[in-house]
Formats: sequence, structure tokens, C-alpha cells
Amino acid sequence: MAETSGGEGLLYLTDEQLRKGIEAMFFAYRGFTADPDRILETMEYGRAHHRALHFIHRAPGTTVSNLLAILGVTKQSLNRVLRTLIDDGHVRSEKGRKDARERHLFLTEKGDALERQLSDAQRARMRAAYRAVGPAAVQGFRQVLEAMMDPDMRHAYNRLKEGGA
Amino acid sequence: MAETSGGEGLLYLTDEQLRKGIEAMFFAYRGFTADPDRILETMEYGRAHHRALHFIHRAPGTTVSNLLAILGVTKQSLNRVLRTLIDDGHVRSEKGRKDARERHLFLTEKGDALERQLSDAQRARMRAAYRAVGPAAVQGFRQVLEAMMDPDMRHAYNRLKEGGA
DNA sequence: CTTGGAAAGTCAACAAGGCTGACGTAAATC
DNA sequence: GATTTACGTCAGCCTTGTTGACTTTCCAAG
Repeated sequence: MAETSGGEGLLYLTDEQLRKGIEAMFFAYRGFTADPDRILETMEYGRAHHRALHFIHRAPGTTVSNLLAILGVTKQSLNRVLRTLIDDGHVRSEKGRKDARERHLFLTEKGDALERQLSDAQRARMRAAYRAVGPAAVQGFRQVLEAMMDPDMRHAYNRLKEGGA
Repeated sequence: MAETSGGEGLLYLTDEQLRKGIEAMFFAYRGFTADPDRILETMEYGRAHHRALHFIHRAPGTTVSNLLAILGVTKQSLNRVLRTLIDDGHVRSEKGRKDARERHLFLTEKGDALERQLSDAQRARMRAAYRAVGPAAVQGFRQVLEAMMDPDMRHAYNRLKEGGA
């Protein structure tokens, strides 16, 4: 790979290349969500439910405020989703023992099964893509994504990474 | 690039690594849309308008059906957005000369200026990310994204790439 | 020339999932 | 005791997606 020197290795920073990157993100994100979306629409759930399930799975016992911050939505919006998940027995909400104002969220067995079903579908595509391009490309992929995040989200992301590792 | 051998180079394919990739996509996509979104909300436009402007800019003279296929929405949904863009003088719709049923879409000067404003914001973030990680990582990024797309979308993407190169 | 069907546009109704604003309650904290 | 925090909820709005039905325009095949 020809590398950065004077002004020659910078061809990857042209507007044209950046536009291609933008389009790649757009089309790839569609693929990224397509498989779980297909499963979700067979029930009465949407992408918002999937996101909640994902992060509760990832950080069991997380509080509502914490989830709010990670998802970047209002509590009214989250509550609508969380309400149905709790009513359907996918999520359990538990009063905090240290601070009883807080609610700690957990997946039930049923919720865990659903989360796994959704994640399996999403991971299958990721795995195929990863396998097709190899570890070096994957590392680059992760580096670019991390660099694209808002600083706040990068911190949230890294906190999850550590916790989940 | 250290490659797949027995079972050691495959650590990047673990569920844990795949989950991190999924989260990276989620947070990065938020960053990806954040800057144009901020501009759009000052007018009466949304992300759907941005997407239409982007692809009309990219493929001037494209037809409505073609745009429909690329964006993956219904004509009713696209039409609502296109209607406002045309009424506001950002997009010009021209009857096809070969086939007069088709409408060919073009940006007006005003529309081009808006598209550039939105793209500039989005590209600035991409450029910063690209610059921060270097060309090799960017190549990996593009490879993974392309591998994640649905085949149909990959073809649409590659057609755009060639056309726009 | 007629007719079938494709391309486009439009109307109506609906749903998901964002948002704001206001208000209530319980618990912690000052 | 007063204030602040965390959460829940009601009401209403917007964007952007959906389906279904219908019309107009027009190409092309019979």
C-alpha cells in the first residue's frame, strides 16, 4: 500500500473518496439492520426494542438514566419501548437497593432468548463480512468507526468495551 | 497481514468482537448523521431530504424509479420529500425525452448549494476520521462495509462508484 | 388503432418512534 | 423541611416509513 508522503498518499482524502465512504456507510447500515428488522417485524417490535435489549444484555443492571444516555433518546421515547418489553416479560425492572429511586434493568430468560435470536442474525452477517476481508481490514474498520463517533459516544463505547471484555 | 491459520488468527471472529463491531456501527452512524442533521433541523427538512439531494447530486438526471430503488423506500414516501424539494426550488424534474413517462431529476443551483453545505459538514467529519487513522485503515473500513451490504445494494453502490469516479 | 401495462403522481389512512411540555411521586440530599 | 434527582406518564406534535386505491400519461404490442 502506497503511503503518506508529500502530497501523493493523500488521494484517500479527496471529496470523491469521502463521498464513496459516505455511500458505503449508508448502504452498509441498511444491511446491518436488515436481518434483525425482519425478525422484529414478525412481532410487534421495532428497531428501538432491539437497541434496548442489546444494551441491557450488554450491561445488566444498568439504570434507566444510563440507558437514556447511551441510546440518546428522551425518557418518554425510551419508556414507551421499555414499557412493552416489561409487560411482555422480556425485561425486569428492579428498584435500586442503594438508591431506591433508580431502576435497574435486566433481561428475563425470555428476553435473553429474544436478544440472542436478534444478535445471532446480526452477528452472522458481521461474521461473514469479517471473514471475507480478514483481521487487518477489520481493525481498520473499527478504527475508522471509532474516529467518527462524537467524543461522548466514544467514551460510552469504550466503557462498554471494557466492561464487556 | 497475519492471516487465518489453525485457530489462533480467528479471535477477531468471536461473539465478543462481533458485538463490539455492532456497537461501533451504532455509535458511529450517530456521528455520521449528526452534523447534517443539525443543519437540516434549522430548515423544515429531515434526513430523507438529505438522502434525496445526495443521490440526485451523485447521479444527475436519474429517474424517480431509480432513486426509489437506491433509497429503498416507497414512491409515496419519496414523493412527499421530492415534492417539497421541487416546490422549494432545490430540485428540477424534467420529462424524459426518450420516454416521457419518466422524470429525470436534477439539482438546481440552490439545491446544489444546499447539498454542498450538507455534504461539507458530513465530509469534514469523515475526513478528520480518515486522516486520524490513515489510508490502510480506511481501505479496511471500506472493505468491511462493502462486505456487509446486501448484494443488491452492493451492485447499486458499485454502479455509483464507477459512474462517479 | 386499440389496448395492456409500466411509470409516475396523488389521496387517504395508519404506525413507529422521535420530540416537547407538564405533572406526579418517591427517595435522596442539602 | 425544602430542594433535587430518577422515574413514570399523559397529551400532543412531527418526520418518515407503510398499504391500498385510483388517475394520468405514455410506450409498445397486437
